[in-house]
Amino acid sequence: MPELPEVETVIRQLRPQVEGRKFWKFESKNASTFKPSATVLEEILPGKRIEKLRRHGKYIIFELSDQLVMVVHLRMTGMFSFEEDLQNKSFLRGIFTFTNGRRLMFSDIRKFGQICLYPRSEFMEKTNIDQLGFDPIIDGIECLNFSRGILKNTLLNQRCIAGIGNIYADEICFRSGLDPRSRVEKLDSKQMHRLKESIVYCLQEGIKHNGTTISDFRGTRGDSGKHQKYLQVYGRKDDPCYKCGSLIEKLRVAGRGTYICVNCQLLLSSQIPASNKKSAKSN
DNA sequence: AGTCGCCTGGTA
DNA sequence: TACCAGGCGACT
Repeated sequence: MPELPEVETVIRQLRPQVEGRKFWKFESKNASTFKPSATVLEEILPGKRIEKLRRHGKYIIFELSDQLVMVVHLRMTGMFSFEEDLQNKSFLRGIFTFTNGRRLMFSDIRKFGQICLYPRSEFMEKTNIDQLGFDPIIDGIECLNFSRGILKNTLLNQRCIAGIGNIYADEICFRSGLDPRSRVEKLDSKQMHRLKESIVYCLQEGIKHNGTTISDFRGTRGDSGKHQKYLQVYGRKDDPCYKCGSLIEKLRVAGRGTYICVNCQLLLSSQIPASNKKSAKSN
């Protein structure tokens, strides 16, 4: 569920509540959520202070005292909320109690979410954060120029750019005027520029609206995002394109449900035989 | 690059 | 009942 804008929303809501706070106690309600183990978190966390909360792509990074780092990935349905705002206790997977008595709850319907605690020297490799590409909002976009292959795969590839997921990938393609099945190596410099602009724009719009709530995403106070109201293509199968009026289609690209306006989005496909193709049609 | 598995719930 | 879902890693 959560992509970069949703994770950024969570961070912004969480930061003033947790930075500088000290853990009093941690309780696991689902062992598989925690690495290296729930027991390690229960034994190590008490007494540790949260010095800084930050993000890389879809990962939430708690920098703790004593050279420790706690890394959280929400995956599809992971969610933080404070005790007083927790709607449904059925999917509670962990409880973080601070020395001031407040309790931060981690819920996760599907149990894909991961919370890891490691020494600073190990957390990058243990959580695969060392393999992530640049975060397009924090670091800018560095690695698209030399990419090859299907556009949507590239956008979803966290090692290329960290933070884009299925919703924003489709929105970015629409804004770029590019069919997600296009080959990245076929983009000319103008199209590449437009694509980069769209990545930053779409993600920033998502952040501005506190994320997209299709069904599950909630902020730390149980609040829905607003960006679903601004989506141009995602989830709009058979609805008219806001630009041209033709109906939005749903396809499967990169193994994911994919929404496009075939009229507005240009397909830059690979030319099958290079031999008898005289016309170097760039479109 | 595509498919499966991890889980659970919502919807057709 | 079957299929789908904001993710991602392992495998083919």
